[in-house]
Amino acid sequence: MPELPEVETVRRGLEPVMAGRFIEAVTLNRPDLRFPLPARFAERIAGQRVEALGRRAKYLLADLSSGEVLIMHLGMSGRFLIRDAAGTRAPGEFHYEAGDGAKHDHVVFRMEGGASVTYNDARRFGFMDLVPRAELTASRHMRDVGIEPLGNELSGALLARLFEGKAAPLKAALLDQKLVAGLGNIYVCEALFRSGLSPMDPAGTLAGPGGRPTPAADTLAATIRDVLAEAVEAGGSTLRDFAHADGSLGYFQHRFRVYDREGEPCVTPGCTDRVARLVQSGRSTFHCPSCQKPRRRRRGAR
DNA sequence: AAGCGAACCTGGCTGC
DNA sequence: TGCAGCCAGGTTCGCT
Repeated sequence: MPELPEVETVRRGLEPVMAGRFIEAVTLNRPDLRFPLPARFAERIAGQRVEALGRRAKYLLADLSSGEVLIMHLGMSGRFLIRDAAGTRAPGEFHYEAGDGAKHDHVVFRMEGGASVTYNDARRFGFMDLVPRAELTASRHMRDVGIEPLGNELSGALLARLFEGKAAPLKAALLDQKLVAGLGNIYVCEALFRSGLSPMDPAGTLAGPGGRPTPAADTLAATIRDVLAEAVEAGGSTLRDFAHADGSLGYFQHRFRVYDREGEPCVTPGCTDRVARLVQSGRSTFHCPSCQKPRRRRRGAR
């Protein structure tokens, strides 16, 4: 499911149910997700109040009154089900239809007042951890996380600096969470398409003479922001008219321009090419070969 | 050291 | 209908 916009959508869905409320009980249906849950996981959470529910990159961060932070990562298939005190969903709230997926309900938080929040994750690539608030930024999960792409620091200049000297293709560099944190396969494809940049261009080509950003670097920084901001907005929309959602909440319905459109016509006005798929680092890359032509390397530059 | 492929685990879809 | 094969939004590990 989750790249940054989906995680932010989930955060907004959970916030009204969790933030400011006490967690009365925690039920674990198995001892591990991707990793073993930390020692005494349920006991350390039960009875604590959620002071705030935040997000960093693709991580959800619940600040607990105990002084610990509950770190949650959704992996590929993690999702949450919210039930009100009567056991049914509250109107407009975040849920999926309970049913055959229930065997993957791994963690249940029973909230003050009787509502519950269930973490379901079929592939179990997600995980949860508890760390003291003061140690969060130095924790193994947060330590190497790169810049927040919706924050103020993302710019062409910063991208050029982060990517300078890198031979890895733009696609791989943008997926590297240590550089820019929060992009995944979908939004990297979308941002590169909107920028007109080939996913195969060496990342280092965003840096011009003296390491200054090329125009392409500025364009890419801007499109990353645009793509993510639009997706967050679309997720929010889906959340608001949730009555029609089909259970894949967090997978907001979204029209991608290239992602998963192999063989379909390029959406660029006047372009007669079709979307192509290639594999980079074992992942599918969707792009328009005409609109995203590889750029020539600067001969002898630097 | 950087960069790439495989691995982790399960389900859904396609094609024979 | 069954089954094999391939694919999936993420991260981490190990080999070159």
